Amino acid sequence: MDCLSSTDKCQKIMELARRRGFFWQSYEIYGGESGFIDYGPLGALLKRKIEQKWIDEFVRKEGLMLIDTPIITPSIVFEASGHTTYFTDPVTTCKKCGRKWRADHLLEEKTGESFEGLTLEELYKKMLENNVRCPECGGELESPKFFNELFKTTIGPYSENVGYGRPETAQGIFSNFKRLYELARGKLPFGVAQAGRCVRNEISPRQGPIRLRELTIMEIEFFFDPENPKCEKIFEVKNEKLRLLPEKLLLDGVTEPIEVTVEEALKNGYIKSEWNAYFMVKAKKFVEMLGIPSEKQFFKEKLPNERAHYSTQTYDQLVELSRWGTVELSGHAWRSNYDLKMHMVYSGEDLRVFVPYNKPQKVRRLLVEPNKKALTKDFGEEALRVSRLLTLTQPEFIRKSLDENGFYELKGDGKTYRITFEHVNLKEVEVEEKGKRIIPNVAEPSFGLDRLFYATLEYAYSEKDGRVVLKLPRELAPIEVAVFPLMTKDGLPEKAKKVYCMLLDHGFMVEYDESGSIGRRYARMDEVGTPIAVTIDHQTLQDNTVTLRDRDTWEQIRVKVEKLPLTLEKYFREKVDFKDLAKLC
RNA sequence: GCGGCCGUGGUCUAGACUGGACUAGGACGGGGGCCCUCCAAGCCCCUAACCCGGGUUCAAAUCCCGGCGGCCGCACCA
Repeated sequence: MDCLSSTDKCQKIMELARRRGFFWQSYEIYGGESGFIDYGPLGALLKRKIEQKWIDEFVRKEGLMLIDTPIITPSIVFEASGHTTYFTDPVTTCKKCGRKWRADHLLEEKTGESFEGLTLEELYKKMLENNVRCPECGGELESPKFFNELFKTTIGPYSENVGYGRPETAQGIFSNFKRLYELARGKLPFGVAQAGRCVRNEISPRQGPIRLRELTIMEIEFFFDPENPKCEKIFEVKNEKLRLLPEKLLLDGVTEPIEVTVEEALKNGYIKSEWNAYFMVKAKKFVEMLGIPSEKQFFKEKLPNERAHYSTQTYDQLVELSRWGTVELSGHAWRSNYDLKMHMVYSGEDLRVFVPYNKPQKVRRLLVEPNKKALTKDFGEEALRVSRLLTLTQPEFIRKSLDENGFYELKGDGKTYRITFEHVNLKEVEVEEKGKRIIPNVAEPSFGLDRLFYATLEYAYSEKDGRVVLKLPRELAPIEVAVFPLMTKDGLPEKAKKVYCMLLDHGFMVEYDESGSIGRRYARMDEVGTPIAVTIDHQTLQDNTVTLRDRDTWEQIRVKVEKLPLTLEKYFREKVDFKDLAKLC
């Protein structure tokens, strides 16, 4: 099976996906639209099962809250989150044929280096240096411009009411923080999960199911106190091994991941947040449950210029795929308090959390009081936001900068405001505090469901005796059990249908098939990953036993019909090995 | 720096260079039947396609242009 060449394998999977109804390109009858795929009957089931597995592992077992918020989002939300400013990619246009391309991707193809995070000028300079041309017609390229990848729309009949399709589900969580914090009964830490459709107007998606314009993201925002960032469950995973490629080593030119325990990774500062480390272990195990062995995965830290605008540290979980090389399946960002802070600035809501002291403390505090008049004079409509932003900034920083430079550069939603002495009154006061108000920090594990789906298929794909066997993990199989009468006579179909109905009643996903030869029916089920086939033969009519046939070994055992639901229950829910099932019967 | 290739039933493809007998062939799949069977057996019947639009021509799957979609190589870099 490993002798398959990489394109071969991918082609075979894509073909299987179309032929058996896992997925295909959308809008085929109109020539297709790149960046969109349809999930077919089996694909839709498999996708849901992967999502369900994720909910089971993260929401149920980790005690997170699952929510579901809209795709369409009013523009102010993404102004606050910074996406209207930062969710952009450099696009360059061919002077000859007019085609548009991701400038950094063209450079990357050309040089093999990564060019994320360069300025437009730097990019253009590099493009000229490397003589990057239009891949389609060889024409000269214009200097790149930033293209915002948010899908824009209007809400209702008023064209000025702009909305965007969300590029991540996270903002639906952040904008609900207050209510969710209430539902968490006012205690940190707590986590919120969401799985849903997102849209990103990619400039030129060319990697099939890997780079989509409409995708499903499953993400968690885990809120914790930055002054008490300990993960209380870290001891459970401290000896777990992670394959890591941290920034420190990347900068030294290391290209192979190292294997370290979680404890070491934290001690060496490879991973800065315990909560992120904890979820990285969970992510490794989750991906393993999809059939992708841990030695095929590793986590690579994003360099500062590659990171998203909100991130303090990000690791990508990568996996090796046959055609597309190493591909990100999940990202693990430490989002600091960026999002909540910006939503405070834009909404005016207090999204801080009150953490009481054991007893009240008298403290001297430096206070920064915004001077409304001066702010309005200099910042007009933005004055209110500037003033909110000011009160959320460490007063000491402001004073230090004012003292040293005469001004302070207040950074917010992609803009920088120059604050001078006249904008603020600095006061030192003695106050009695009963507790502190903090903006929680956020650990964000974020998974791309479509990529997980593809990777699952690829790692399940195998061939045996010239036919395809899809070795999906049993709990992911879209069809769990197939029921076949050995022949279509002597009452075998009737008996088989009874067994089929009984299994349906017990909640299994079952398929009945009586067409063609028995071997052909087994083969069909192997190809779509059905783990168990139940066959009704002449012996069934005598002693009420059926055969169970294992997808991976093609071995068979006989089981009493009455014991069938229980046996399958053991197999699917309790993960009893096929060969041990016989002993139970 | 440069170039190239491809799009035909559900899937894989023949046909294209050299336009006409193509009513578009095959294999696999799928449906029905025979057979009555534990790993894609065999036989019969059926099913279903030239990516879209325009042009050239008496005639276009075939040539030209445009669109949509898919893909690759050399060189360079490491």
